Amino acid sequence: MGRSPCCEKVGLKKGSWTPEEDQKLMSYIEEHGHGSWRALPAKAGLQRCGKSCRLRWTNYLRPDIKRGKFSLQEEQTIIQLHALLGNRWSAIATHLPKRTDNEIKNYWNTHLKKRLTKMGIDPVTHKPKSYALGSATGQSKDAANLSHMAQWESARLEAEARFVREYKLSPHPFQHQYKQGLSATALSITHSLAPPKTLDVVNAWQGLWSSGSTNDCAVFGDTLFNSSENALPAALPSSTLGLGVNENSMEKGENDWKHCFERQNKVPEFIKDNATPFPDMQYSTDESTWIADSVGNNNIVISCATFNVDGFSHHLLPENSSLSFGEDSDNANANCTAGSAGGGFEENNHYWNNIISLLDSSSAYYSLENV
DNA sequence: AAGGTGCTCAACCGCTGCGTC
DNA sequence: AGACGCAGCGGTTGAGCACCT
Repeated sequence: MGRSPCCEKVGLKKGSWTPEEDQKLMSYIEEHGHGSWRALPAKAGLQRCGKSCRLRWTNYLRPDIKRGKFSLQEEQTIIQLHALLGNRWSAIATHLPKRTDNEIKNYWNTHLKKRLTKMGIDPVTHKPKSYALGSATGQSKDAANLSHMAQWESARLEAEARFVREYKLSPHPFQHQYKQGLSATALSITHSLAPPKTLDVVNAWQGLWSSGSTNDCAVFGDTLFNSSENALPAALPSSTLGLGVNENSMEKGENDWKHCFERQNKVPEFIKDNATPFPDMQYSTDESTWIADSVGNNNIVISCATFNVDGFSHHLLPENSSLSFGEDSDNANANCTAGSAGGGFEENNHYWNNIISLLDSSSAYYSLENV
């Protein structure tokens, strides 16, 4: 390889930074920005390599860094995200404003990993140790769920990255999507600049139903990729993934969505048995079924269900409403009083897979309250 | 007080991905 | 297409500190 010539090459200084060096670096960046890190040390009068300067700045000197003890909420966020993302510290750091990936990595290695181990939870798989030993009873719903969610989050991160690239290339990156039939709502959301997201599946579901918006799966995406602060369009990843209603794609692949289920081998358990996709779900008393309304028409309608997460009961659907999934948009719309999602499978591969994953799993988040 | 041990975290190292030529 | 330069990432190290014996 030998592709990263650095301070080791020419006797540049290593080790701890002196206050004078910090001051030089800060002054230079405040005045000029960092520009090329490689060129910076010479310009700033530092006997360091660019890499060292970048690290010192990003991990220590940057003014927007929050130092000090991690809050309980931050700890929980790290654990949940680690379950989703593994050791992708920079991805995790994007969900924790003002914390650096290095800091989070250190905190994980020195505190959280040990704590989970003490609790009998494998810090790698996030499963109880006994599960990790591998009994064959299909017990690892949580692991499967986390894996599904990880796929979702990965897709989201990919979409975000794609967006950032597109955004850099064009001042109007969504124009072509609009022409292809992106819904007006999705479009308006994609145009509204908003903060990076945290994954919140439960709130996403509830947000969709409480929005009162009909036939607008962009709302789902918007809520799912919940915003906090900074600057990325809230619904962009969702629309990139195909959550926006796209009429062209609706017309494609008559059996796409059915095939998707078949591919996932989910149809038998989920639809035929009329079983709950959420292990802890309680059926509501009035319409206590998941209704699979004509898979043959490439639609499924789900009505009236609640499920438990962390001891709280969540209503998946409001009363007298139902959820339709399907690419037969007319039928879906007719059946749907709360929301629906349209789009062909080929375009919406991630979307359908993730919906299926969602339906097939419960929330596996756990809290630190018992630690 | 001195030596040993464990912990923390800033910094380093090696590698990868991406853009450019 | 491949070589190269660069920035960024994740794993690892080691100096400094606190605590224990």
